[in-house]
Amino acid sequence: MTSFLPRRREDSRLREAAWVARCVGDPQTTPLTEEDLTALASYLQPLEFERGAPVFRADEQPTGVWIVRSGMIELAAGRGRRKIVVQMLYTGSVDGDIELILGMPLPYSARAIETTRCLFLASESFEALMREHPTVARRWLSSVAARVARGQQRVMGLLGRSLVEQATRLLLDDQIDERVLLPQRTLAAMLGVQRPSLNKVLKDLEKRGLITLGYGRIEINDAKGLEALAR
Amino acid sequence: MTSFLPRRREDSRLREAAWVARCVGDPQTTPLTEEDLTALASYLQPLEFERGAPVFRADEQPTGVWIVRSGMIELAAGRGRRKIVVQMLYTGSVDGDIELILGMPLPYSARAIETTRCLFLASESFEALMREHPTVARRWLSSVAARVARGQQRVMGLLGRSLVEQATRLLLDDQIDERVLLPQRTLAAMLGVQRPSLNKVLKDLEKRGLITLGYGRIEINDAKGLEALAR
DNA sequence: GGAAGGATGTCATCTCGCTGACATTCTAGT
DNA sequence: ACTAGAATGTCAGCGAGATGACATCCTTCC
Repeated sequence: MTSFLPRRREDSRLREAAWVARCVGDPQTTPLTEEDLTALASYLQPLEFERGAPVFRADEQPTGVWIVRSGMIELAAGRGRRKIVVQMLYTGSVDGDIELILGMPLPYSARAIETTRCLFLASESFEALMREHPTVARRWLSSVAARVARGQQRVMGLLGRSLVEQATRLLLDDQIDERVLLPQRTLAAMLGVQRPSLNKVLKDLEKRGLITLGYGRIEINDAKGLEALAR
Repeated sequence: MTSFLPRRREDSRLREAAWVARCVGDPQTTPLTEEDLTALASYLQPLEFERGAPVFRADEQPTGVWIVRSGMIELAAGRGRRKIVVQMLYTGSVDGDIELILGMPLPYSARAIETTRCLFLASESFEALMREHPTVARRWLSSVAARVARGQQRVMGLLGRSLVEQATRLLLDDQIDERVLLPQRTLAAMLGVQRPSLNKVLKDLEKRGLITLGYGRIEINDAKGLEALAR
């Protein structure tokens, strides 16, 4: 967990802040002022996590907000066979703010599954930002709203669906550039299903030419074909 | 869909506004000013829905925000056997704001399953409120955050769990005063399972003395016993 | 009071996904 | 290059839910 931003210039911090602003909420509805950006920039703190390193543990109070700059973080609850992957964080994902706002402990653990760079907003910084910069708070609202919508989408994609439907939906939702760079074990945990069950489905999809399976990676060959299976 | 508030006094509107304020977000962290409340009061519009009446339809753009004053609303997607109940709205629930904020169509239909009174915030009113009253927007943020947390909780309660675990968790979560006033058909749709499957589980719970089944109602006799089964 | 529409209770059959186990293949790190 | 650890591929047996069907019971509304 070390600093990766050379503090050579204010400039670089501002660029990071502008990037965060693009990740949080919609620029259209609520543009941020120059002053909002500099405030955000002054609070942001770069962090780096090695592959496998824990970002935070379940049941702790969050110490701030994490924004993923690059890499991947796994949010998981439960142990061993009953482990569930609540969500994966990719570049641009934000986490920790919900629990901070609600004053509740984190309901899951987070660990980097590859080298991951984050921007970190300490809890006092986040609270100050929300208190003193209403437009930032307003903008944050749309970011959180998007997460509610995504959660509902997730529930609808899970309930009453066969494993084939669930799996294809998952591949389409978590694909980045036609690729899913996760082991089948993790994908199974995202659906709350056993690995052999998922493997059988994936093998079948591969036989139909829709995807190609690799070691810790899946290539999507026919997104439209998958879409048809996902309903 | 008619007005139920006699417009005898500003007073009554203010009371409604204060009530809404209690429903949305945490009074501790962000107290509202007198002026915020009067603005909210001036925008609120009472509506009444008869049992069975549609509140809105899926794929439409929301016309505003609904806040349930009394009664019950079912949010559902899909038809016939594949119908899924995304969520139930009870007294104090808020809906429509997420989609309004994101400018997206409603992903589910809503219908009153008993006579239901709502307070309605037309979209222009909601947007004006968010724009001109930062403390209200800040407060709304915590309300939306709570819904993210609830959604995550829901996903964790569904993934990789047996039907017994899912059902007991559902009963505990949707109980009001030790009662669940919903037909088994609806409860099954909330879990995405078939009614006979759920009935078998419920009958078993009844045999163990944990609950009592009625016509369109379930009484919880032993909440602690259920909690133990839900993990 | 009676009829219609819901809701519950139950069952036999079938399917899908779980379970545990084991072999094989790939990758990272020494 | 080699080794340990991790990931994939596969299988037989088992069990939980799905399915479709039907009888009965409760409410609501004429």
